[in-house]
Amino acid sequence: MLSRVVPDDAATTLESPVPYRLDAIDHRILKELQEDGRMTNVELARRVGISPPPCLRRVRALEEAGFITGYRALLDEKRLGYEVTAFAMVHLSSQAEADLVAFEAYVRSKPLVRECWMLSGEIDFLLKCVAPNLSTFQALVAELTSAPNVRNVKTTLTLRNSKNDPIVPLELDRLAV
Amino acid sequence: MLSRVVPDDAATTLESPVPYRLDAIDHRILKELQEDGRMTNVELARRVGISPPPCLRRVRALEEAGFITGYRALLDEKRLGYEVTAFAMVHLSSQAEADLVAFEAYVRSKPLVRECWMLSGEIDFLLKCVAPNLSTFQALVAELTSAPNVRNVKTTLTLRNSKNDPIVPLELDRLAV
DNA sequence: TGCCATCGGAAATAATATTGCGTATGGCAG
DNA sequence: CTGCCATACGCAATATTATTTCCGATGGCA
Repeated sequence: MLSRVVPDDAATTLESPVPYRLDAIDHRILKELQEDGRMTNVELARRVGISPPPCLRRVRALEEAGFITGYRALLDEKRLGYEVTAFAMVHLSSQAEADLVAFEAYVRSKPLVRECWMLSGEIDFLLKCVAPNLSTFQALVAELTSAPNVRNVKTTLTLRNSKNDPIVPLELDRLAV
Repeated sequence: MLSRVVPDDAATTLESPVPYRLDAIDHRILKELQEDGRMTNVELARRVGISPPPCLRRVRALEEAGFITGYRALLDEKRLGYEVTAFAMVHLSSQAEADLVAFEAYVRSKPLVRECWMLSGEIDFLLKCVAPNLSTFQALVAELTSAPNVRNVKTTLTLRNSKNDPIVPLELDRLAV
């Protein structure tokens, strides 16, 4: 069968200049699949108020158009032995594009670095990291610190998580900030 | 049919003290479902090397045991009109537990705040926010700044994203930091 | 008014999910 | 050493879903 991981084709890569108007049903589909990505098409169709065939066509179209980029099971990190979540703020010595790209590639090769954002202002990169324990996290930071072009790494441990769900607000946009 | 969103029952809430040993097949199941949460059970079974029925039983068990906390379709935020991703660092005036809890509740009510982490050290909270544009983000920051108990909010825009996938490393843990 | 593109739905078929049940395996007590 | 039991697998049957095909309704537009 076809994998449900949407291929990273030209359309998605080029930021999809393809015009595409989402109607209310599309929004509801996205909302439902965000909340339960494994919902059957029959159930999804029932919820959005159309029959399964057009519903499936819409889902496929949303995937192809790049609105849906994939489906993930969410795992409980702590349950899997990752007790530590921490942020690392990295300053580089050089911000030349080639050096930025090199650092990004380096970071992508580190499994414990879960997210990496290039920032405006003082800090160059903000990394969200996980680790089974503090000493592993320290080892990671040590590696980062000694990586090429890294001038300085500041870290902060997270004490607890108040909110964390990869859900994009839909339809509610205009209502509340 | 049964929803695939795993209920937040006692076991998960209490951090599941239930002993549970994951074998190699369980790890492979988690890995596959992390990469494609919508994979059919037949395909999953094929990949992990067992027949569909025991595979399904394992998946259900992993859900019940709290290893799998849900399934999500990942959406392309930019494609949906969220051009801005930014971090906000928040200092509170009081760190009394009741005040922390109140701030967490406040933050959970804000759809544009996608993540909220309580930190050790200087900053009290780190918030990851999205917004359709800068002025909306400014409005959010203004609200945050004037929220009860908030002393100070510093923000940083993200310029680009180098890595961002809610995937927990599995099995590779011992190999590389 | 008539053509055409778009989109939904019914029906048929192909795949999957799910259940029930029998069997193999390994730990363990007798 | 043997038999019991718990555990986990897989086959086979059934219930649900996914997917395709095709037809009809709707609305823009020449």
